[in-house]
Amino acid sequence: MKRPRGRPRSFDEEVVKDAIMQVFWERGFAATSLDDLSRVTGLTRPSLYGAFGDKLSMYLLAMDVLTGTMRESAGQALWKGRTIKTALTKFFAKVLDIYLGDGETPPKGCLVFSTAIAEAVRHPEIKSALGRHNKSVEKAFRDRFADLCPGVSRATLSVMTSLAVSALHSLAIRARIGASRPELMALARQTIAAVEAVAEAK
Amino acid sequence: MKRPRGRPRSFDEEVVKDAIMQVFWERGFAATSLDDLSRVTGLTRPSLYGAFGDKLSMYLLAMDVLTGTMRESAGQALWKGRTIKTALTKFFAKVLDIYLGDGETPPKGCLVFSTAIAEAVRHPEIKSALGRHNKSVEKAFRDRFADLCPGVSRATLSVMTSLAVSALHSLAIRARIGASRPELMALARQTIAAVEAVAEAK
DNA sequence: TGATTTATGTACTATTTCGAATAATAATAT
DNA sequence: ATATTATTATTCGAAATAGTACATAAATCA
Repeated sequence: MKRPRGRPRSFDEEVVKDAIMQVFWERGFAATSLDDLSRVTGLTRPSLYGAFGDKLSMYLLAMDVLTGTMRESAGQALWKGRTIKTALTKFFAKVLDIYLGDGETPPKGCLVFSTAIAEAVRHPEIKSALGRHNKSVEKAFRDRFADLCPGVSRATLSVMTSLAVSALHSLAIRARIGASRPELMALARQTIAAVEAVAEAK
Repeated sequence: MKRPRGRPRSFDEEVVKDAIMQVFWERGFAATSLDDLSRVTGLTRPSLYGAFGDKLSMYLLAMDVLTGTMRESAGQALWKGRTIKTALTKFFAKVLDIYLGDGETPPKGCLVFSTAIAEAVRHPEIKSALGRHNKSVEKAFRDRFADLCPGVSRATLSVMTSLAVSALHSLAIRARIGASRPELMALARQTIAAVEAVAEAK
């Protein structure tokens, strides 16, 4: 039996998830009402509640959707190329595509680092999701750098990772403030150069 | 004549401003209600409105208060010492004091970079205040680095500034996520080393 | 003292917001 | 067909929220 028991859903779960994420991404958690979510998804509030739980659950879901997208896009790009320079260049290019959006609507930065962060004090669940995501980003950089620079010391690896993560955080903030793509690309290039310098110096 | 015309205020404006800032800092703009502000300040909503305007005005005021504090504390520290290392060490120490708070309450990061950022899309005034503050931080670093490294090229100065600003952004995010003081100090040290390396390399 | 000015406190209004209750709908299972 | 299960749509109500109106209080100015 393919279909589950009762009345089938009238919507595509993935499409709705994505719509939910877009609203939260633009307005943040606190400024988004259930009516906003209802409007954008075309679902009534009871339907939303039935399918995804309360507002906090939907927000955590949105965080998951975004981190998944980041992993698939930027995370993959990090493993392209054969040098720090090419790998990070491709990585940051993907990140900027996401942080800056389509160019029509104003840039929104990162759902996680630019909006969830504001809720970290009030909502422990959001705070720990943030912590998990940040750890996973750190690990992604560290693994890739270890792969690219086999001989390098633990300490140097740590510095390289710190610089890369800091740049990512900063891009999220600057993109949402309204920094231009060239500005952000310049920051990415400078970071890449600094990471290379650290890797070579030691 | 010392006193202004009508009935004198029953509160200390600076104390109230500070209380307003504390609430916004913890909860962010959208999640803070006028009743929250009323509760914490001890003033009624009409009094708040009369003295500081509407919620958005109060938030912009809170941003001003915090940026003022940052300038006086961390901004001053940046001009202590005679080397990049000492100046930045003192600077980041002050920043961490502010971002981590008293140690009793959970760390709140930065009012500007950790909470205002979420409102940047919906509220152009907050967005532009953010932009102004960020520019001023950039200028502070650039001026100090130019002072410490007179011979250095424009491009190198730009890289040094980018690294320092990125670290500041990252500290704001990480502090609010719950990173420990030693972790954050490690990031600061690594950033300082990277800035020094850039300054010396060229 | 009386007029003016500003601050304060109570009360009110309109709107938003969240959640729950209810009934109708559309599928499967027997 | 009938029962069962899950989704959907309408509606209601209670609470929160932002802002305002108005009367009162406390100061200065003339």
